[in-house]
Amino acid sequence: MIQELKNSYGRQFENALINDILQVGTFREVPEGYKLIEIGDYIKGMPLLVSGVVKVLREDKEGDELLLYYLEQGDTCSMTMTCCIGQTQSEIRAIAEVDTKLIMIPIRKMEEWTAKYKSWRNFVFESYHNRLNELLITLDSIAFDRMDERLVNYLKEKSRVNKEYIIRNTHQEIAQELHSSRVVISRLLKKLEQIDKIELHRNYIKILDLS
Amino acid sequence: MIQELKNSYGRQFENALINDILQVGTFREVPEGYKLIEIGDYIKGMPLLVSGVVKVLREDKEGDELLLYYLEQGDTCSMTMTCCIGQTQSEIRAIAEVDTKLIMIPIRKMEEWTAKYKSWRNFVFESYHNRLNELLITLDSIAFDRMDERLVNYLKEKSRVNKEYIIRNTHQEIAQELHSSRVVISRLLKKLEQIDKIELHRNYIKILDLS
DNA sequence: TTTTATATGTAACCTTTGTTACTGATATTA
DNA sequence: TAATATCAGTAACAAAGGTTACATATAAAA
Repeated sequence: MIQELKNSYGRQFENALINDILQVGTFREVPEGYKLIEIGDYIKGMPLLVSGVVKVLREDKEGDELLLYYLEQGDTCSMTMTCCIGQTQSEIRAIAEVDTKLIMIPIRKMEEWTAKYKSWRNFVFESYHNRLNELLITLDSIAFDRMDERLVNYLKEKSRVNKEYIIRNTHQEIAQELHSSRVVISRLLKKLEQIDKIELHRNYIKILDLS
Repeated sequence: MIQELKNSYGRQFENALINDILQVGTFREVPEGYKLIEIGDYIKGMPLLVSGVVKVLREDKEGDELLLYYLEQGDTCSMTMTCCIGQTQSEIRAIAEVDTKLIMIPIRKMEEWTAKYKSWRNFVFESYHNRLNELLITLDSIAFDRMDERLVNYLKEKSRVNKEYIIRNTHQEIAQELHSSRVVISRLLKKLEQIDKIELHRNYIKILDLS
């Protein structure tokens, strides 16, 4: 765990804080698809992402989903932080997009370290900053863009976090994360294929050039 | 300023912090319509709302707006906080919805107080929490609701923050804040009038029963 | 190989939202 | 009062996105 922690957070955290984290943090390794947080959960700890990707989802009244953003190495879940403070329930669902390693910090330490460590304060504020901005970008996309643009952005972003040009999802799964319908997504994907931006296959999509 | 500060923040801030605020804070009174923050601005201070309402807006590429949420007494602008940290530019526009009183805190104090005062830490975290949640609610509305529902929510919320059952806006102005078009809003408002939920007049709308 | 389940393609149609164009109503100013 | 600007109502149409229904393709299982 020491090595993982130092790799991801060694530069920003002071040594005393690293030691504290090693004392109280618990290391977890979860497989792709593992549900880390469910809507309504009371949060027991704060996750520090060491490797992998976690997708954060929102749900509507009917139970349909919407992808908010991805958490990557060095990120933490700000939603979780805010929930810790007030002991409120989670507003989001968090699912490992790929096999993921993380360190869980007990809630009580958060407040303590915020007073004690400048580097922790900076980390917490930066996390909030990043998350608010990602949420704004998502909101922009939903409020201002048409579905074809949103789809292209989705494919780009998914390709980026997974570090490959193959999107291993069905049209149905993509439709769910964009809060649309399968037929609409199939229709738009077909158009993207016709202008040679992607190649469609069963169960996966090959990205050719989405610039 | 002492009285205003104690009224709005006396319960949550310890006395030493209240004194610090009085030392370095500057009191401002701005009229309805006053632009407090513009997109791209570098933030010089953090606002503590003492009375009044501030609306926070986002803009698309074409320059059209979208209302994100309102700030009220006891609120601060989390967007501002995050901008302070990284010395980045503002992502949003903030305009006084009514005559508003606020206390501006210099950026440099933020970091200092976060280490020094527990009540300040709680306030900052709570603010982030509230803002993230408001942003989520806005996002829900845009992603999941149809325009008629969004319009009803808009009227309700506007009536709530302004503490009256008269909405003093033209259809054009409402359309802009909802990122829609005047004709669409007029059409939906007319439907609301037909089912006796509102009464339409030139330049204002009377809310009858939006439950 | 045959069967079965799942994924994709596509047409036809509907609803919501946005656009254009014009009318009449109301307020403001000359 | 007359002229002008602004606001609201509405029809007709267009576009985007969602729905239903069904055909076909492909992979996995029997």
